[in-house]
Amino acid sequence: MLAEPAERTSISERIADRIDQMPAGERRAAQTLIANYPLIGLRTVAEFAQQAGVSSPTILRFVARLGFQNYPDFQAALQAELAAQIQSPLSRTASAEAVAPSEAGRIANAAIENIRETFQHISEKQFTAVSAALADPRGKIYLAGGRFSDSIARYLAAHLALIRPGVVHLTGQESGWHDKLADMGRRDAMVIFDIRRYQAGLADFSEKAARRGATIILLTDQWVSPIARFARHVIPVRTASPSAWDSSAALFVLAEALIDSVTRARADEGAKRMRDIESFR
Amino acid sequence: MLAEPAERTSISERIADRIDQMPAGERRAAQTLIANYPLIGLRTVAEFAQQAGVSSPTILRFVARLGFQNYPDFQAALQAELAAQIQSPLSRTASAEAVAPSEAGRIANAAIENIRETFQHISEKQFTAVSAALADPRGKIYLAGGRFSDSIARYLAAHLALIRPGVVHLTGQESGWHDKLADMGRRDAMVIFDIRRYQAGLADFSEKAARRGATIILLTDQWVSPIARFARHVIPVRTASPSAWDSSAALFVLAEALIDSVTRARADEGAKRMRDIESFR
DNA sequence: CAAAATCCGTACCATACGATACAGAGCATG
DNA sequence: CATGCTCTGTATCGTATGGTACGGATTTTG
Repeated sequence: MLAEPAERTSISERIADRIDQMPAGERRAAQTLIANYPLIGLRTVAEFAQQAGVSSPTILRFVARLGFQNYPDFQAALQAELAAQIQSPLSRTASAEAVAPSEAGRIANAAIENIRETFQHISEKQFTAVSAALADPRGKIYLAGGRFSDSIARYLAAHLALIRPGVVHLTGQESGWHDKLADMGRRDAMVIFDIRRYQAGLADFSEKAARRGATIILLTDQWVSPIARFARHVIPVRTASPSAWDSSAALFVLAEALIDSVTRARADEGAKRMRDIESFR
Repeated sequence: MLAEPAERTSISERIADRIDQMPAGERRAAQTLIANYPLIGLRTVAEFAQQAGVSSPTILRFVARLGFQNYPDFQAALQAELAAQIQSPLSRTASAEAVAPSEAGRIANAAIENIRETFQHISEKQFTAVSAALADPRGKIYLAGGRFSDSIARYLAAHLALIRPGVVHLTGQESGWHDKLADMGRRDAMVIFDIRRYQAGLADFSEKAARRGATIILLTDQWVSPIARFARHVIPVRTASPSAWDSSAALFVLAEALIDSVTRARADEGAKRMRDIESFR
């Protein structure tokens, strides 16, 4: 993690605030900094001074007036701003073609398109309803997935288990799952990851869970698994990819979005629980 | 002829060109610079060295190998690149805001940015080298990951197992992993997913696997797991997210890109193998 | 217009920083 | 297993850099 800037306002704002009350020499320093923002501030005091046409001490008095203890502190603050700016969407290339068209880049661009497309069409109500269901600590949460998507179910389960009690990931052989059916009831939720080719066993199990009264939450692809028939909530994601395999990237990000949402919903209880769990390690 | 001009190519390209021929320590420096490009290079040698986990002279040798006379020259070149990047019209125009700013959309946008950023900095050579190692059917492939990233390891393993023989996912308790060490040899590859907080057990196991002669492939975050010390290949990904949790979306897409690449490399044998497997179901 | 206050640059100092010599560790090679 | 080579860290040095005291220049004010 980067260090936090000392103050909440950006340096350029701070300059704008005080530039009127500055003496002439320091004002020249301020103007040249703004004109070459922020890189001139990362160079040495002498270079900055020469560029501004003033002497080194004037530069140092200038940064002192801005509230910095010394010149390195000032530079560190500038770098922190730069880091934030570079990482923000503002600075990166604007076109949709985000990544160079290398071999790997094609896959990345497809994933980006899938994520974009998926989240543009996600129903906010649907999403918050699912999040609320997952955040409700009264019932249990069961998770299961297909041959590949089960990994994402596991990823979601690993996080949920830290946030709340009663998280069960049904892994391995389907034969063992049926034992859990007896425990399921109206208060419980069952999260199914199912993208094509849909596995018959998953559908069977989902139907039985639905009959037990569990709330079925289905995360599936744009073709929509037949399990939707039994599901209370269905969220489809896009999986198109220029590859022999479909891409589950959007599904993965959806899982992360749910994790974030549930974490916020259970901010207080969840934080305490995570502290407890950490203390046991 | 004087020394090479070295002006035209960007520094990141120059690194990608020569990273293969670098010794371990300098490669580590190169990786951390790419992962935190370019700001870590603007800090002092000592800070750069500490971040990379090497000593100051190694950093200086690294920049010397890139063709710079001294460290300030190197920093000046980085700043010149940054200046060009910041002032270019690209950076001012807001990138197509991918998704509406809903609650879930914030997570999606962060994931997109991470993927974009990650794949822009991935070295093509490094990527193809990893892909080749994973496609080589003579050795075995072992995969392992941390508490959360292990799900992605599993995802990769599930696909690789369809494409080629000899894929082993080390899951569950670490205690059981050590039994596999006896089987590891020079021909084998070990894929480690390790994002912070780095688990000590993973590092221990990786070191032992490296001593057995296995090729360590490390997929880690931008802070670079200490396992990089033992790794033959290191690919860092971005994990920044406006959430209580880091995002592994870029790591996931990287896994998918590798799956695609290995699939292409083994197009004929892999297709036959998949037909066989399907016929058994 | 004189006196005072403020501002600014020259000269100098302390130190943090980059650079280098050297020896030990690690690794490949025969 | 021995030998040579490459790589890497420790210790040290010279210097460039940030910092400061002080006197002259400039502006302000009565």
